[in-house]
Amino acid sequence: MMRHTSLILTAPLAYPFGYSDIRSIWPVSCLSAALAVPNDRGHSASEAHKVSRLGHRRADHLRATLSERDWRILQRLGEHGFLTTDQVQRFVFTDHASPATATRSTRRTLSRLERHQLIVRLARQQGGPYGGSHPASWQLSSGGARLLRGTEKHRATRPSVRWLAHCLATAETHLHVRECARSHRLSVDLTVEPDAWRHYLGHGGQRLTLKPDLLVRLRGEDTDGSFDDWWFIEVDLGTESLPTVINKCGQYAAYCASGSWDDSFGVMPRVLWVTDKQRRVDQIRQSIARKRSLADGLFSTSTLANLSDYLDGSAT
DNA sequence: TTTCAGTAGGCGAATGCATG
DNA sequence: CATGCATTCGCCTACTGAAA
Repeated sequence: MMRHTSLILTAPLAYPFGYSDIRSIWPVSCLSAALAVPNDRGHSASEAHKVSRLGHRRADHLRATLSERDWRILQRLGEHGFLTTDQVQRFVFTDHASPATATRSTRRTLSRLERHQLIVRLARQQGGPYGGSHPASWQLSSGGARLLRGTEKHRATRPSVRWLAHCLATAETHLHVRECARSHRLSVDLTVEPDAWRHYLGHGGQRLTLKPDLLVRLRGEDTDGSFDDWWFIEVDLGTESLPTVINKCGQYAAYCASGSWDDSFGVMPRVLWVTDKQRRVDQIRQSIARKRSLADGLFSTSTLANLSDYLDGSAT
């Protein structure tokens, strides 16, 4: 019997999304400050993006000398737009003797890629309400993007607070899915937007686009046999109003009604909203329940902490 | 074959910062 | 001043590839 599940994520505006301790709550004001203050090297965030052009000769040399791990870092940054040092470590530096060693190795490698002008470090906040410094955030430089994608169409820009928070939250969710899959020994295929987007036709035949943040396929075995689950995951930081959330649910319902999912998935992926606050989970659940036009059983809502319960099928 | 430069793994200590 | 935490720095050792 095939279990049928899917997932969309929403989180309150906190940063980085899903951190396990109290420091997970990084209010927008702190993030704004981080983007405004000079970075570690005494440059402003905008100045940090002013890197000299990566010439063809040096690009060829880097292309030939970068390690497979270096490429994976660039690919992850290209995928998500922005990643914290911690997220890069959890994506790529997973085979070290200790987490501390992995952390040092991550920082050293990121610094080297920065020296090569392939990535850019965003300014970060030092100190704060709970002491300590906030993690550094990274993005591809224009040269790094050119090396990765072979295109000139990229300029490292200073992100808005909301966009940065959204990118980091999506990456955090991605990491949670992978870590959950690993701990439950599930096979996972994960697609990040815009590759996760899906086209479909509306009632009037107009061409519409469904824009989930993540598209996840999980395969494995449970007590009922093998399963092959598809999930749409949407990361929302609680900045959207509930009517906006419901409107988005309506788009998923329309996509479901269009039948466009049949060719891609064979089943309609379920949609899971995830937030890091139970209060927000309750609000979204109640709003969906009040909206009769939304298909029963299509939507689920969870905190990031409970994500594994959905992925392994113990929650619905 | 030897030397050298670059990189990485690993360890310990110091720094920067706001809070209590 | 102690605390908490991400980050930086210095040092050592080992490996690899290029150059002498």
